[in-house]
Amino acid sequence: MNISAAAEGFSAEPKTLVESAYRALRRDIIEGTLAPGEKLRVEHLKDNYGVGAGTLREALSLLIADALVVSQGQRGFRVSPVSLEDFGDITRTRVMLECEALRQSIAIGDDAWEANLVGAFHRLAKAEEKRIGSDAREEWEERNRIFHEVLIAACPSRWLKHFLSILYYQAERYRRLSLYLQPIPRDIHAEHEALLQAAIKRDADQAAALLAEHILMTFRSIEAIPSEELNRKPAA
Amino acid sequence: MNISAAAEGFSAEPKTLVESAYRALRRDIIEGTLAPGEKLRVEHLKDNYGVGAGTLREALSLLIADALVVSQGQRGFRVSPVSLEDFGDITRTRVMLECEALRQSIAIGDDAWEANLVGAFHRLAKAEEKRIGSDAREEWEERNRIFHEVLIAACPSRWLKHFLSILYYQAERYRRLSLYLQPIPRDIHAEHEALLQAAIKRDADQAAALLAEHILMTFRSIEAIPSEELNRKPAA
DNA sequence: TAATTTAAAAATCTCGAGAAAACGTATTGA
DNA sequence: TCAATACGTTTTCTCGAGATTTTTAAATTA
Repeated sequence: MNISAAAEGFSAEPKTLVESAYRALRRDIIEGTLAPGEKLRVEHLKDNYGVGAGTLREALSLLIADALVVSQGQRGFRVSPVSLEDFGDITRTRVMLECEALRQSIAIGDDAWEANLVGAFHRLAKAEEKRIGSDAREEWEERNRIFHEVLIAACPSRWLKHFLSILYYQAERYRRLSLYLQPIPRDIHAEHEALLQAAIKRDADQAAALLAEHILMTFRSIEAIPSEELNRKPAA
Repeated sequence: MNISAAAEGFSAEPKTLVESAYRALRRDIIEGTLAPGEKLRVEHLKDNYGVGAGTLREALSLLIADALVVSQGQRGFRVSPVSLEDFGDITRTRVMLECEALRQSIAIGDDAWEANLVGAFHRLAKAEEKRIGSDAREEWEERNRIFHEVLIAACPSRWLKHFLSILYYQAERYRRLSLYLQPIPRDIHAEHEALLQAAIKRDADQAAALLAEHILMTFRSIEAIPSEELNRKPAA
């Protein structure tokens, strides 16, 4: 998640309660269980997540790094609010950074990278087959994230990848918040496949164009939803 | 610093001890008082900064967001290590993002923005005159940061500005770490002035080129320093 | 001597309780 | 009726002390 995380292998098993709470909270925010703008009362939440108040505060502090939580001095923590404007910003910034990272990745990536990419695409495709059930959905989300991650894995810029990781989770949250409104209508599988082919052909221009369209598409589909619907889960 | 900070007016007076400790620690890391890679023992530091252990841990957690501190589960906190490679990455990423932000700012900025820019440049120039003393140096650093901030202030992307804020502090740390090795030889004033003129003339291409050169110059001057010198302050 | 084991020391991580601030409600007055 | 004030409740913020884990150092053995 954060840059130290990527560096230190943070993504292994959680070793401390702080990290467990951090992950549980992050999942709940991205899934929408904790609604945008909702107040995060430490005294209540510490029981839900089975940790002490100090520990929970620390986990919440870490989530500020991911911009999933905001805090105002002496007024506690809140889930970051959402807005169409913000999602637009996230989308445009992501297009800009991710296309650049993809170009670098395509330019530098070796055979091992290609192999990883094909593997990630295959695992994603497998997850697309079994469409039913909440677990299957979680699995698809995870593999989709990894596919995007592997696409830019050969990009040498740790900072670019760090920022993109933050933006990806942000975008995932928006995607999920709007999901109960609209089932996935697009042929995402075809988009991913075209992306894979372009990457392997080392056609950076085409790959970047496909990626940009891929990312923008999600935004457009959500943008089309009437704003009243989006604000149904109130910002507390 | 973090995106909530920008949003919530975090930059006013510190309202909690956590925030005071956060700022003091951030300053000490950027200035180099706390050396790269140095272990940050909570039990020791809590006395230095006059806060409890839990409070200090929370402040350190916030610094992870800025990538000035890293943590390994069960093995405490450390000041983020430095490397020439990392500084190169920071520089290139910053060039990419800041040029884009500047273009947008120039395209959108109105008269008020221009006025702010002229004002920021003027304050910076004033600070350049009185070159002596540690306070004068601090003042110059602050005004230099604000000048760069105002340059891109009209850019509508909060995320771009958020990432740039992080990168700016990172770059400032590198600049200061190498400062005792080399006094500022370049005519930075002239660079800033040219930048200002290009911005006001709304010449986005020229402004972006000047900005890129401006940022890259600092990297080159540090890159030229033999690596033994840079590693003089060991990474613990 | 070098490697392994053991034990002491230090540091991290965690929790619960107390002070300060913010919030909500009821009361008062115009 | 509305605004302002005062009070009580809730919540945040903060600290110190105890349980695990890591680190350091010494002792033992091959």
